[in-house]
Amino acid sequence: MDTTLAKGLAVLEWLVRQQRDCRVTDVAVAFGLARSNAHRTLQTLVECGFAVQDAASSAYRPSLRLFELGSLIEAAAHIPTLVRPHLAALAQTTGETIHLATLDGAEIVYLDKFDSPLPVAAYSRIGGRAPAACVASGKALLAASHFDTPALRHRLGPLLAHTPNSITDFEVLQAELERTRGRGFAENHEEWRLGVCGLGAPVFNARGEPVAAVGMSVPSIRFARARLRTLADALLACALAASRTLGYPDTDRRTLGNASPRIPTLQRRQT
Amino acid sequence: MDTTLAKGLAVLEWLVRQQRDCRVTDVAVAFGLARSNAHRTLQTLVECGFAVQDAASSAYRPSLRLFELGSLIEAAAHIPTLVRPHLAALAQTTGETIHLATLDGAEIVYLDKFDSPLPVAAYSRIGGRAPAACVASGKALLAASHFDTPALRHRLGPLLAHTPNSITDFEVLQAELERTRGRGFAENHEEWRLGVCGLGAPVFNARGEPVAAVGMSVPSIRFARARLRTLADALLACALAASRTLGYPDTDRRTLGNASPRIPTLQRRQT
DNA sequence: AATCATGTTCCATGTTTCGGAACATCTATT
DNA sequence: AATAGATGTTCCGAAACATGGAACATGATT
Repeated sequence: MDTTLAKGLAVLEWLVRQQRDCRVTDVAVAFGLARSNAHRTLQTLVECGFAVQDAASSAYRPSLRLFELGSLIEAAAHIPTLVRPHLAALAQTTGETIHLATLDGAEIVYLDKFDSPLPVAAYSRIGGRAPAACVASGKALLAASHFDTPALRHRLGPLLAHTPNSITDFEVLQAELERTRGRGFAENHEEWRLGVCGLGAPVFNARGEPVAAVGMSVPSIRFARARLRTLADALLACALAASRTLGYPDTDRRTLGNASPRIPTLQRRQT
Repeated sequence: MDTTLAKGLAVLEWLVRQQRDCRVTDVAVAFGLARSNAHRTLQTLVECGFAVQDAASSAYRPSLRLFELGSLIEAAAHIPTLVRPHLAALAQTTGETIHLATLDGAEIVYLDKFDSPLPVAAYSRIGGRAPAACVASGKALLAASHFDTPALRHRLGPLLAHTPNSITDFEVLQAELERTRGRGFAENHEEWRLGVCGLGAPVFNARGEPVAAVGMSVPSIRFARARLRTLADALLACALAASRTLGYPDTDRRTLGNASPRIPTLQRRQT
């Protein structure tokens, strides 16, 4: 393990998360490094273009290079651009908060978002994360990925309760994923944040791999059973339209069939 | 300079730009490293969460961590979310391609974009770059930043010609920036891409600092002088509305006055 | 079955990083 | 204005760490 590289990456990430200009001493204290060491590390980040130093205060902040590279990550770059119009349409017709998410280990990462004009208790931001097992878009992705039992167990690790409604039993979660596959979309009943429910449906690419999920966050008050069916239909239509934009074969069947996965090897792929 | 850190950052960036899974040997060849060295570097990136290794092929690809960090960069994260509705409105009313950009050294970086429904020769993507002196949004930012002559010269370096229309003389550029400050918006007459013109206007934050620019890319064919005034007015209205969203004081004056800058120290700040 | 290409591990070598100290520069306080 | 304290930057000997070759493991190709 290249400790110098690890240290530099840690400093860079810390710098980003500080959300303010940081000085040599700040870094030295935060990481228990000698000032000279912190100084050289920061200078290297500057020389490599990952940070800039303010001429006046000599303080450091991350450059836009990280944003630039982050935009180049395929999954994060191309998919949102293509899917965005569909999200906008769904946000328009439902009036609810819509987001696009992808799976990263045991978590989902929000790639794009349309806020509801109505007040929402839900808090999510582009680039933000949530436990996949606790939110609808995460469950949709887990279901569509057809992980086998040991792979799923290893990926998720222990199931932590974030609200009283969170699923903490692995078998219960598996049954829930099975039900999700059956109906084509996932539900979340205040399992991540109290007062916030949600629906989620997977988006497939041209190879039939689930690459993202469309999610809808709805305050419990507006999540009546009568309305659920309407919202779910709109969501499924959106997810299917998005999948077709990505080259997914045009069929009349549900986006999430209970047939065998199109790409069996998908189970082994890491995200 | 921490060479190990520089090497790791270079490998990480290279990995992102490859847009495909890369193997140890690929990296070793590309950087002239020993296979063992490339292997250890990649393993470190994996351990730090910046890359993932495909279990089946043992190939490496960047993780979403970079996207996550990129999203946290303040300028790139909060501003687009707040400004997007205004961009959408402008795209709607004009039917042209609208983008949001910010200054990064001698270049601008595209933070957000709305594509025109009409065919456009312009090519830009979120996270992409263009020379600030050759595009309207860049000139708007340079003008609004009130750099003094040596600072501007140092920032831009030699002015390269990307088309026959590009400004390559520093004094000519300064005069152009002065004219930009006078009328409140910048113009681009095929100075970056032939066939593509543009308009740009700065967006200010609550402290009166120019933090971004709204740009409009218009094919030369649709860039008639009669229409220019209409487009510019819509652009200025959009930029002002966006600035107010960011807390810019509400005034009737032009967003780009010829008065002294609100924040004189701004001239020394680097982006 | 044999050969080649590639991923991974191991280790002696020497290059590079480390951190203390000295110096420079800026800020705050009297 | 002078002084003390804090912080940024440079320098250098000591020691830790990265380096690349070699060996081994694994999988693909002929």
